[in-house]
Amino acid sequence: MTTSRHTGSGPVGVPGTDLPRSFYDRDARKVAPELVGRILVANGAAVRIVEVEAYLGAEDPAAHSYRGPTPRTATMFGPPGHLYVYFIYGMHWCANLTCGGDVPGAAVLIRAGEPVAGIELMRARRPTARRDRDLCAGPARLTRALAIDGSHDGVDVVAGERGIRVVDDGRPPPDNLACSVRVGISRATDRPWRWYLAGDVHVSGRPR
DNA sequence: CCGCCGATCTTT
DNA sequence: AAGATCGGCGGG
Repeated sequence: MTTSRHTGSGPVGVPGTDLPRSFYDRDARKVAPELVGRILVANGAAVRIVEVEAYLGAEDPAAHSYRGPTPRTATMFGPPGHLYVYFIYGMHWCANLTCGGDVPGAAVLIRAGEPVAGIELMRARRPTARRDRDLCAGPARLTRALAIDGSHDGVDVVAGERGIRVVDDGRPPPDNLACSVRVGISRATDRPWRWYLAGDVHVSGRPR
C-alpha cells in the first residue's frame, strides 16, 4: 500500500491544482458549496473540507462584517482568496476564506474537515480528540489541528503564503451535498447558508 | 447519547 | 454583555 504517513512539519504534498483567485472572486454563497470536497493544506497537515458556511457582509446581520470594516474585520474587506482568522470565546480561533461578489465583506467559514495527511501531527495538537473523526469536526477544532491562529489572518492562500493552500485534487462533485441554516448564531438564523456532506462522520455537531 | 455549564477574553 | 466554541460532567 502507498499510504504515506507524514509526521514532520514540512510541506505536505497534495496532488492537484490550487484554486485560482477567480474561484474566490464570486458570491460567497456560490463559493461555499464548491469548497466542500476541496483540500486545505496547512502546517504539515491537510484536511478535506466537509462543512462550510457563507457570511454576507452588510446584507447579513450574523456576519462580523455587518457593520462595516473594523480592525478585526479588515481582512474580510480585502481581496478574495485570503484567510480571515478571528478569536472567539476567549480561547478559540476560526478560519474563513474571503470572497468577492457584489457585497463587500463576504467570506466562507470552514467548519469541519476530514483528516487526509499529517494525522499524527493533528493528534498531538488535539490530545482531547477521542477519535480521528473528531480531530477537525468543528471550526475551532480544525484550526487547532492545523495550527492556524491569529498570526495567519490575512494570508493569501492563492499565493500559498505561509504554506497554506486550498487544493482541488480532482475528486468529482459529491452526490451527498446538503444545505441547512447556519450553526451557533442568534441573528439571521433562517438563512440556509451552511453546506455539508450529508451522513459524513467528520461534520461537526449532530446530523441536521 | 444528550443537555448543561464554565472557561476566557475581545468586541460592542 | 454577548459571542460564527469546546469539553467535562451528570443524568437517562
